[in-house]
Amino acid sequence: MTDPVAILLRCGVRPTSQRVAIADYILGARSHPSADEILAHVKKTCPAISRATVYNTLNLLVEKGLVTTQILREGTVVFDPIVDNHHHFIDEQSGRIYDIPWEALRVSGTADLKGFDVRRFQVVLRGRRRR
Amino acid sequence: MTDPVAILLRCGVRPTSQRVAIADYILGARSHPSADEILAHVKKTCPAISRATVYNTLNLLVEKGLVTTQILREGTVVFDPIVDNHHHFIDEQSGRIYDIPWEALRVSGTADLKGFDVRRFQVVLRGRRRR
DNA sequence: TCTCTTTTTAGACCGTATCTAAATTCATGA
DNA sequence: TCATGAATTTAGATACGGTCTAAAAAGAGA
Ligand SMILES: [Mn+2]
Ligand SMILES: [Mn+2]
Ligand SMILES: [Zn+2]
Ligand SMILES: [Zn+2]
Repeated sequence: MTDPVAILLRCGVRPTSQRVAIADYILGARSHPSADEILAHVKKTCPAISRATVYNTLNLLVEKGLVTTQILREGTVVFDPIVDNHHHFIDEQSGRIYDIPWEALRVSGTADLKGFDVRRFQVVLRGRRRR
Repeated sequence: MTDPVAILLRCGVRPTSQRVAIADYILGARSHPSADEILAHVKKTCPAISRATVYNTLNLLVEKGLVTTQILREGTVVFDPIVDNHHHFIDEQSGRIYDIPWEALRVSGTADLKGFDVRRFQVVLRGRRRR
């Protein structure tokens, strides 16, 4: 089920045209966009939309567990439709953020840290994307 | 050699009173402070110091390789006197950031990622600090 | 259709970070 | 010692991300 209207309804969120436009974009996005990037994109199909609605809706989608926020860029949060554990690679040249599947890396030792109750973790990698 | 004046001189940076106060604080800090937290602290001994000087000096220290910036908190960069590879644990309750030694964890698979030239990485862990 | 609730909106507001231009400090050498 | 110019500091302006407010608009239910 990938229809944004159905997804919103299933979460008990009224599928207004603004929310549908935002959900339609972010739920399929692979680019880890910021709120302002989402606003710019959604304005193409919904020109009167306001910044407040974009922030309100994104925060609502986070609350409903449909997207996550990630702290990977300086100065702004980015939104991620992948809610399950995964890692991130940041291209230092372009700033683009790529998803790395959870199974692609193995991390050991997190359970042995004395004094730290680790609930979740991710590896943040930086370098250069090879074409 | 842990004298901030000597450290600044060795890097070719004129050790003004403002810079010494900032370097003295951040080079020994274990708390991953933001620029404004550093400003607040340094104002105690250097009350006339300006925000611009704190930012200028911190950026200079980063340029000289004496401290690093880390993107771990929403809305602000934090500064870290540990310039070598290490990991970070974030207490979700308090927001405090703890250093995890590089040797405490083992990460495998980073060299096998097709299409990604990994130059460096760190594990970002979240959970609850056990006293 | 009427009414009440939910949603959207513009713009104010706040925090972080940078920039600008003037003032100050400092090194240097006459 | 003093004059000069370069480096540094400063207050305040500017820019941008994000939240809040209060009023307008839209929608659901009677
Ligand atoms: Mn803005
Ligand atoms: Mn900002
Ligand atoms: Zn992701
Ligand atoms: Zn650290």
